Amino acid sequence: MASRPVSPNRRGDTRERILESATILFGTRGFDAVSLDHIASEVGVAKQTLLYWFASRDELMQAVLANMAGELTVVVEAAMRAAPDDPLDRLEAVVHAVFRSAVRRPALLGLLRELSRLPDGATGYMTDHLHPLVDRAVSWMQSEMDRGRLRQGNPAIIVAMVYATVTGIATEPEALRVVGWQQDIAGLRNLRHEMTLFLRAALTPNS
Amino acid sequence: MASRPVSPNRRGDTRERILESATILFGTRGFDAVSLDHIASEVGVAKQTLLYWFASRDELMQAVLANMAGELTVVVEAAMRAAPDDPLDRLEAVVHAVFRSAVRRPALLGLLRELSRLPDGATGYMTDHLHPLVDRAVSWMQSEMDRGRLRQGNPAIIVAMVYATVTGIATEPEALRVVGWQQDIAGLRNLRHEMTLFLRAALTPNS
DNA sequence: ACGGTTCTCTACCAATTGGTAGAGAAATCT
DNA sequence: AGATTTCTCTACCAATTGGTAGAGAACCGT
Repeated sequence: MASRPVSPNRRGDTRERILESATILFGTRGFDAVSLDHIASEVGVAKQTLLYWFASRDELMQAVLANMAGELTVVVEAAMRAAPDDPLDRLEAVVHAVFRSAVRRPALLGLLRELSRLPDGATGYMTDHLHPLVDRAVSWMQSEMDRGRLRQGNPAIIVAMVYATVTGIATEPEALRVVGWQQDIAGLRNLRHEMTLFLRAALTPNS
Repeated sequence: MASRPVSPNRRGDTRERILESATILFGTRGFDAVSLDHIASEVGVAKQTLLYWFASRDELMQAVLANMAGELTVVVEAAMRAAPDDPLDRLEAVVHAVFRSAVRRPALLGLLRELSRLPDGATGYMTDHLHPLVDRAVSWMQSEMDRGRLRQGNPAIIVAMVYATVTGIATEPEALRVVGWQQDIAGLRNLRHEMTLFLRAALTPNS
């Protein structure tokens, strides 16, 4: 009746706006905590518009995950390409890139952590999607260990541990607040600095 | 009508059974994913029995969290008391204890991670509950750094990072499966071993 | 001008949610 | 034995969930 916002599809970006809001909400509050109505009201659109663009809630989740995997892959690969040859420097560069990206967009790593809550099917899809990236990381680490430029160990588990450290720190501000950390610019720089030293110490060759 | 299981309160442990199931379900699937009906059917009891023992869902969540904080405190303090004096050995002992406890009861650390998803009020309560433990860990680490028996750094952030590493590894089997890790007894021992070496390397004094 | 496609809407639906009301067994107290 | 308290139940409720049906704007090529 009369007042409607000029045009229903002003820029044709409805789908992307939905995807963006869904990424943020799913990533920060978890899949189960966010309803379609919730996302719809965030985007400023009716729930049925969501269901027009994504046939079901499940499909929306898949799209959000695929999107996240894509973004993350781009970030990591760009950092890898630009990084120096020394493995510790290179690792630092990648961690910095991921960390920066996580600060700017907390939902990214939050989504990754949501994977463990998903039914097995969806998990399989995602792990397939991220497998190439992970495999390359593991075999790179293996070869650097062989050359004596990283501490010896099980490269697969060490990759997982570096991931756990970075993701845990980036997605659990609560844990940091409990130890009295301040979330300001200085605090962030300090955090990044400590994380770098921590990982370097953990991975520097023994002798 | 006739068949009822003999007595409604056979051992008076209904409350504890509810608490136990709720801990497992909340901890492994997340607070938002688990309904009262769900828990009730797991316990084998009517939903209203839950609401008799715990006035509301919220109260049940609080009880589960308090319970978890208690268990965790016991585990950590027992390990601390029994541990040797050398800080790296001591840290290893605590990490082992927590890790063992997490393997036996995956919900424990899962609940801890759920904190970041809770409304601020509940978080405050829990962080208060865990604060003494954390404060002691931080000041212990500080004093060991001062004595030159641990790598120098910001003790608060380093405590958070150790926590993130252990918790991340313990609560995200997905991440490990992606890197090809096998979840069997040998795999677990291997994982614990690598984690020990990783943390030792990260915290050993520089020179 | 117009018929079709694209896009968003209002109006519903059955199922599930946390929670209330109150009945009725079993155990305990007197 | 009878009364009371403790404990669990069935039956319901309003609100919210993911999803369907279908109407109607705006744009498109002709």
